[in-house]
Amino acid sequence: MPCPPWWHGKFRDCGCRMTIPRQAVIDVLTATSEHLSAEDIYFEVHKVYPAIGLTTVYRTLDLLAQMGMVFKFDFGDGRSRYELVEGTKKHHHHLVCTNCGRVIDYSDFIEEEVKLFNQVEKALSQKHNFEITAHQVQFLGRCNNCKGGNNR
Amino acid sequence: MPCPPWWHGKFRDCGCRMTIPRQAVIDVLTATSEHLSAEDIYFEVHKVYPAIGLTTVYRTLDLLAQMGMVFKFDFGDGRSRYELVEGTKKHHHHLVCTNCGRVIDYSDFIEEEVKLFNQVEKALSQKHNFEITAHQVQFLGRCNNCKGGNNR
DNA sequence: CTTCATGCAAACTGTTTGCAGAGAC
DNA sequence: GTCTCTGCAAACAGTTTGCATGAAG
Repeated sequence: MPCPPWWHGKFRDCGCRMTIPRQAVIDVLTATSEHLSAEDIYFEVHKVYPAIGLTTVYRTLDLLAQMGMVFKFDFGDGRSRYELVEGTKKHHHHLVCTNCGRVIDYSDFIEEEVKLFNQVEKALSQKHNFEITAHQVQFLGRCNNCKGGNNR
Repeated sequence: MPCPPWWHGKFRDCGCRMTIPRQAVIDVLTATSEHLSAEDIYFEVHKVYPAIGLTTVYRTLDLLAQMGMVFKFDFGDGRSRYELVEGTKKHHHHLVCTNCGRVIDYSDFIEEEVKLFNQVEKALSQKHNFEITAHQVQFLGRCNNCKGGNNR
């Protein structure tokens, strides 16, 4: 599944070129429903194009984030995670286990949450003269495996 | 302003000792309304107790986070920020400028947000058998200084 | 044929760890 | 006196940067 042609235009619009490495990264992001780290993505890309380096993956992810095409998350384990904005999964928020690092996506209540956020966004952007482009919500705690005592 | 005596008990309850370095870190966190990094805290602590090392600051912050006494945030600039849970500031969420890294606290709408989150927390913790201890909300975008074009 | 993108290696930076000595209780 | 905490130096891991080569348009 090659990445859709409209990406080509997206890149051109910001003076960037469409290249094999960039396509490869987009393909990997499109194909997954996980929260991949840069290294995860590098690993996948590497299977198909062994010549592509980790540095390029980082640069591509950075570019995509700048373009607003990917979200960059931090779940507290010391590495960033990336997720396509217009991915296959519907909009969701995260439950993060602070003990084992497991991340669960949830979409329940998303409508209520987003509805409230739209109001809040509008008010805050006026009050602080701030241009809001995204929000991040995560609940922290302990997953079913980690609830029973065993610390760290 | 020395740190309140009840901290002593908090530490004892988890088999930990109250020490000068720990007091110093708590004092700094208590005295500020900023989102300090480990290095910021080290710097402040160092003014009063030059012998205390950065390592100890990290270890203390980690301990306090484990104890649930401080929040640990990541605003995307590659360093963690720490904030007392029971600080002088009322509960708030964050607006983060993705261009310059500025962070604005807001408390407007907090009540509505928290009210909704309480419902969501209850439902999610049942559904996923997850023990939720905290939530993090941040709006991302561009602050008034960064809105006008000038990228990065 | 100009300009942007890439790969490699090396540098950086925030954070963690091992260990012997010091301190809390 | 025991057991935890501390400081130092060194290790670590993820990410970024400099630079010469290669590819896109």
